[in-house]
Amino acid sequence: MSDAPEMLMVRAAQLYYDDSKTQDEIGSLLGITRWKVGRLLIQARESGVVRIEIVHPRARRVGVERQLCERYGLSDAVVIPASDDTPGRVAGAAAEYLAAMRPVPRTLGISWGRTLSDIADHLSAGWATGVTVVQINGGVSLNKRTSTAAATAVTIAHKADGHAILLPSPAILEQLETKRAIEGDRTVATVLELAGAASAYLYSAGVADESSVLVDSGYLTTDDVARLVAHGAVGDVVGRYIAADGSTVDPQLDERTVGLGLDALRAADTAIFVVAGEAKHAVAQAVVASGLCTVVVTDEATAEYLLTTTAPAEGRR
Amino acid sequence: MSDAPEMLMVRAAQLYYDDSKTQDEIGSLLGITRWKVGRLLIQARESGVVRIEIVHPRARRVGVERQLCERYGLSDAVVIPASDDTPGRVAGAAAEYLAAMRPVPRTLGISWGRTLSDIADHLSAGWATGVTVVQINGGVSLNKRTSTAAATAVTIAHKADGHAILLPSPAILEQLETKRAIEGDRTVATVLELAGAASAYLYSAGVADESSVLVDSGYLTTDDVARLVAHGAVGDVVGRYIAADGSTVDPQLDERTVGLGLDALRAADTAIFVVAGEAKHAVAQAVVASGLCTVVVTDEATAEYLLTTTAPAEGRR
DNA sequence: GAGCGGAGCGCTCATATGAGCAAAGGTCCG
DNA sequence: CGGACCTTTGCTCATATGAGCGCTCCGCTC
Repeated sequence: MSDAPEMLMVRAAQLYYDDSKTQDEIGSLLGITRWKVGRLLIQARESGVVRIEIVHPRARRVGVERQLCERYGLSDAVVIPASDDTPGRVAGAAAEYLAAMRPVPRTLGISWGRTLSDIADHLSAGWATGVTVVQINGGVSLNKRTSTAAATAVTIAHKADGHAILLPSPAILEQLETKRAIEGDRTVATVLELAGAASAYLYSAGVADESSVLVDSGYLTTDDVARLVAHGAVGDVVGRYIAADGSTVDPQLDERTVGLGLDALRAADTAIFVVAGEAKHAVAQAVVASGLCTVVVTDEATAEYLLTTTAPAEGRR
Repeated sequence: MSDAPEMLMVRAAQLYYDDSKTQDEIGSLLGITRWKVGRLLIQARESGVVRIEIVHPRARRVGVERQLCERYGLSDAVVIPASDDTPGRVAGAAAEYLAAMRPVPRTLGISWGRTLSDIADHLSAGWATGVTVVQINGGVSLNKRTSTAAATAVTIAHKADGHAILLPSPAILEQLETKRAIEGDRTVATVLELAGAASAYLYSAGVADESSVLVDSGYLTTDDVARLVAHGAVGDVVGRYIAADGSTVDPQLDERTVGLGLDALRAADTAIFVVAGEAKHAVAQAVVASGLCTVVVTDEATAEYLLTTTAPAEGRR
């Protein structure tokens, strides 16, 4: 079997990483110089023949995390390396972050969606005690997704020996008058008041496309979303569509939307934003750049996007 | 989130391997000395948090290969690193070894079994031209396995634009007279003569337990095998049971066995022995230590066993 | 409370490796 | 066939890292 250059590289890598020989020793064994051995090893690493990975359930990119905080004025950032199950890892990290928070948030305002459901699943029973979980965006209907929304709040609350307060309202009303009437109802008003006074918030964002849970739930049509995108929408936060600079895209739609306002999120002491996946890069950037969160829990690719994008960022300062 | 010692190790590993920072730089960032960083990295590698693997379809452990040759007087050794499909990799390596042999063996004697079937599958069409493939151990019957045996020889031959010569005989006869009569038959005698004159041999070994293809094929019962084990059998080579020192365990059984004799293997210029898996460690050792092969193609764990076992080895000298 | 043993630490000095440069070799084009 | 350009190589010197040692700290036992 002839010694192809590629096999030379493989052998050098085996002697170095498996047998712990020095580059000098390898050079003698293979009949080449130690400088060529060094180059072969670099080539092996760069080509993927040698794979070095850090495998740990809770690995975080500390340097990237600090850069994110500095760039966007965040109080904390958690970045999860890419893996076979990045969304699961990000949800797990968010669950752990929540469990480790001190002081424990007495009232936790949460949104609903797939990411929040994942976080609820990853939370350990007894992550805290006596936490009241409040829904901060509407969405109660007979749709399967919204029963998941209720389950998310209930699960998080139960695992903290607390209770859940659901927002018994549609996410978006067709008539402004109807929305005002619902907000005026004492039951709904009380929940909104609690939502506004939460100690901390935990939420994700939706993509401005047909996969949106607002479309799925029947509140918007795909035409509605296309129109919003045409007006510059990059995604929604607690049911409210925002542009790349964090501003509200359609004030009329926003006014008919029930739930916590974006200004309340901006004013919060602790707003934990959980986001992962390439589809959400644009909305992730819009959220962190416009001061809608104080903490971001994300994946490595999103973090990289946030650090390299040229869009100017005000963030929290 | 508190900095557990374990997370410190993970962070150090990320900065070193992912971000390519020096141990000095990492020490400054984490508030520890560069010596402690070094220890954390060693700990990370040893504990498996950092995983360095050489992934390449044809990676071979060159050092281990040389040690095997020196220890057992082999002319060549091919060692395949552990992977998710070690048996497949070993079979692939054996196929490549065969294809690369120079001069091309005009007559190739082969045994039959799962390993040989795998090798036949891995061989590329056109690996050689004009090769006659001869079966060196009996086993033609209506049993499904023996039709696989024929297919193995035919496949290898067809892929070399050659033809197969099957050994039209049971592997083991119940009566010595019957065995002699079959060997006297011109058809069988001619095949045995060709088998004895082959340029090279390719074979594997069977484990001395109920998984043996000889039991599967009905030649032996599990009681027979248990008795052979009691007499010191570690496995079979071309249907012949051997002890740890390579000697024949039951001369009477051996005499009733049709096919190439072990002495012919010992005398061969090229005898390629393909073996993988922990179950075959004992028989692998018996084969290489008693000069039954000139080349071994095996997996890393078996190679390690062969190098570390304390059993004395004569091998080929 | 004291003493002993083991583990972990920081350090010095030696070794291993990398960066950058100059030279050599190879390929392509006129 | 020769020149120009690009790639690869070996080397020097600087930097990074490891080995081994002495010291300190911690935990356990008497």
